[in-house]
Amino acid sequence: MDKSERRQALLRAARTVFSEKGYHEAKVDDIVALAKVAKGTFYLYFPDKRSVFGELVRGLFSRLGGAILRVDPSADVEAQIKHNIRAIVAVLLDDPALTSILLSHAAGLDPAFVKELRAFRQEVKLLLERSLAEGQRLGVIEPGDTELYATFTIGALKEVLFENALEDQARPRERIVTALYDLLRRGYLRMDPPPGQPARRGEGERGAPAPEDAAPDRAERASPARARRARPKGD
Amino acid sequence: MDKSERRQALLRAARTVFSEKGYHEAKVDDIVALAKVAKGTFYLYFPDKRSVFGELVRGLFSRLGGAILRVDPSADVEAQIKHNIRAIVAVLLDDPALTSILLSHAAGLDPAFVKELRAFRQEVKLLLERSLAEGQRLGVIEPGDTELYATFTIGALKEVLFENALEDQARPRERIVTALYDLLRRGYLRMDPPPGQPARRGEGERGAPAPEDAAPDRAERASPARARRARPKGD
Amino acid sequence: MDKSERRQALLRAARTVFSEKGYHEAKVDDIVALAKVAKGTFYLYFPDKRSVFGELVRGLFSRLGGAILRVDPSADVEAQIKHNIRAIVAVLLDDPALTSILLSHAAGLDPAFVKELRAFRQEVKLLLERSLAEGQRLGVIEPGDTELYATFTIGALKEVLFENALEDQARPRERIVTALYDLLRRGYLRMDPPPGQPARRGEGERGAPAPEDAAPDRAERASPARARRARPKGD
Amino acid sequence: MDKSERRQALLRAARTVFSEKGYHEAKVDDIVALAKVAKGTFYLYFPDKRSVFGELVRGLFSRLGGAILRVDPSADVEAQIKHNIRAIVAVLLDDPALTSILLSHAAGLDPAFVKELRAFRQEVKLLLERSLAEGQRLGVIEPGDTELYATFTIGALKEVLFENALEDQARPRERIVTALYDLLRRGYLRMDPPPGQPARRGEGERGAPAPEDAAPDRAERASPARARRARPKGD
DNA sequence: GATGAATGAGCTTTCATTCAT
DNA sequence: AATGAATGAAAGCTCATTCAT
Repeated sequence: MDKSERRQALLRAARTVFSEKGYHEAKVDDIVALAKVAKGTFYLYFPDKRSVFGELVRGLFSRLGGAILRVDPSADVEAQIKHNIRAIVAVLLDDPALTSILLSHAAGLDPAFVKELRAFRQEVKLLLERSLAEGQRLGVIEPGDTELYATFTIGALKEVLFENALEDQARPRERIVTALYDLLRRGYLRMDPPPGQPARRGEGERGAPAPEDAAPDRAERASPARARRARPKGD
Repeated sequence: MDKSERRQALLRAARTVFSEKGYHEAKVDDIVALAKVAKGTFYLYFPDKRSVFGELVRGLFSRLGGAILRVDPSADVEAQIKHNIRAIVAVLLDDPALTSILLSHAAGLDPAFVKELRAFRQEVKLLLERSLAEGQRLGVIEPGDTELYATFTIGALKEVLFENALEDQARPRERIVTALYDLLRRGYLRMDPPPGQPARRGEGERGAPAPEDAAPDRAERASPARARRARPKGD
Repeated sequence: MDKSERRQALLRAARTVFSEKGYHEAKVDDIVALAKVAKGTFYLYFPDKRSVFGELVRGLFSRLGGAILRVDPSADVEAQIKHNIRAIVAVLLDDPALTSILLSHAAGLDPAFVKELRAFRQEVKLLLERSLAEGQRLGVIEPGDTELYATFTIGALKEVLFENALEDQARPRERIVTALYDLLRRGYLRMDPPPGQPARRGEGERGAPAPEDAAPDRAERASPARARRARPKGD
Repeated sequence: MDKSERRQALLRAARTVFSEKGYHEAKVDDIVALAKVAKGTFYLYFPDKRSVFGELVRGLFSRLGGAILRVDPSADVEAQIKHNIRAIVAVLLDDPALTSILLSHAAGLDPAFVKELRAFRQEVKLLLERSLAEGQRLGVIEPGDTELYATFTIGALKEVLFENALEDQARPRERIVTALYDLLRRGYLRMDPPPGQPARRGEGERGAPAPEDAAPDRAERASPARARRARPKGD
């Protein structure tokens, strides 16, 4: 096994262990055990535990950066946007292990690394923000706070990917792409027609709102605590 | 100082320390130092470190649960939805410290606790999902995958709150509420009229779409590295 | 056992272990084992291994500083000088363990500590140097390079103490004091009378130099290697 | 490069590294890096790290042994003694690096090696002691404890060489030789004439002893701390 | 109840040495 | 002979938890 292979083996092992246990619970011993090398070997390839983690994250970052294409407004915008969503989804879903680390386990590290993570987040956001702003100039994006739009979009994406990384059964990717696109395209609330948009009400399948089957306890507390009690506790 | 006061003092101290350092860097020593009690005392009130954290999180949860009202479709739905968004935002922004731990630092804990966190997430999501499904029956929610809608919404909310917790300058809450509402209400993409909706193009403030001034480098790679260089923010 | 007692116990244990093994071979495990406390306890009393060592050395230093009296030339100088030699000898011989560490094992430590050690050496030397210079003014010290005299004196003292620390059988202290005093007082070479001093030759016990019993191989190599071969190797 | 050349290169590299870092901080990696050979090669020429160090020390020893000439009492004794002092000084000052390791860094080694070092010291001392005893028979050495004289002499020499190795500016060798010779020849204390020796007082350059200008604080503690404050040398 | 000294398992990292190539 | 990747024992230090006072 040559040097680079061994490095890859360690990287793979680290990815697995990190994603299973999170950064802090992942011990160097676990990694080397999985990679079937001696402990010292680990330190031949990486200066310390933190740096393997960093390398994994940076790899994911660059794959993301490589996947996203700048939208060309002269061409089919919808297709391009969907492509981007699809690409991001693909990168992250292809590495659910790392994704879940990235999204949830990346804390408590040393400030330098946290700074790096934050910088990446800001970068991605800025990229999206600028695209949205350009889209506004081109009239394909609703006027409004592009920064918030960017944040929302990223959050929605992160959440769905995080869920997928966490759960065993994966959602069909295309459904994620479509649903997210739809959200961005037209939202989902349809209480009444937005100005300039005809009412969608009464368009067919849905009946009038039926006040009478509304919960009698309007303004009822939706208690998570209660819900929790209902679920079987064991496990 | 009576029992409950001391307990509160410890909880407060823990919250502060956790939020400043994250779960792993927060030492029991830090907490008792801030609460000005002896180390042993800590274990008189809490079985272990994890459990204080758990209690703090559960407190936040129940405040969230208490803040959310079930939407009554017979009344002003928009107001109610906005109210809910506003309430959630308020609870989380009132405790940015805990929020940021909750959203990002809660990794590497033992599986039991992680499970608990996940259970809570699912609960919240289920609540939202059911509301959306009910909304669909009532015709106020677009047909579609309510689970994905719920996920997206939660993600968007989390992200914006997380950002706020992280950054020093807070965004005006009402703007968050409005922008999120708008997203849910109509999305932000307006490439072309959705079926049944008139085109919003050329409706006023936005200039004509200029397909011909599209970037020549269509499908250009959007390099995060490049973006980094572009940002002036020294850090 | 109260705090200060435990601290003393650790200090004592450390002194023993350091002197038996030298700084590097002395393991914290050895120290705590000897002191019969848990490893963590060590770190309750000292921030790290280096600092115990530092404390031991500093203690010795201050005992030395406290023992040396400034010589008053108007009183019995010989007695005072002998007193000082005696005092230094006493301090160091009372702690042979530490003395041997101090004189031989104090290397390879971090630069800060090495600097401290060196500063102490210079201090002691400066003190002696100044005394010698004052002595020269008063006519009780031979003219000459006081710095070198100071160095020689310190070296002679160190060596004899080091030897004593190393070997099991101790030399009688008073003999050390007297012999060193004699060295400083009149040297030991008596080849021919120094100018202004009558010859000591022919004063009685010693006969004329007998050139014929000189080694025929003048300029013979005094080979340590040969001598080494002669000694039994085992142990 | 043939075997012996490579061996020499390793020895040279080791000497440099040892003297720069001391035994413990000198890593085999440093040595092979400096010698530009692979790590495994080191072990082709030396069984272990300690043995290179031992070889260096032994080399110094044999150079010392080779430099010292047995004193022939029928010839010019002063010249011969000065020659020996000069030779020792020369050998050690020519290799200040190794000298300083030898004198201060040689701690924490394994017992076997420490024993070897000690044996060498004893050998050298024995050699000197015998010379002194012979000198006493010949009437050129003051009667007295030759073992102590030997120890003092070695100590004085070591100290001055050690200082020279440590400090950047070297003392002129001839001054060291002369001053040490003078010490051995007549000491430096001249409080009052030794029996059989006329007073050296008032013989010239020095003023009369002024007992009345003695410090009023006789027997004042000579505080190192105070001395420290007095020294201007910032560090 | 309150204290805080004591505990010790467990962690990351180092580096002299080995050995397959 | 030469290489340098691999090894793994061992070290210093941390900190959640315990328990005698």
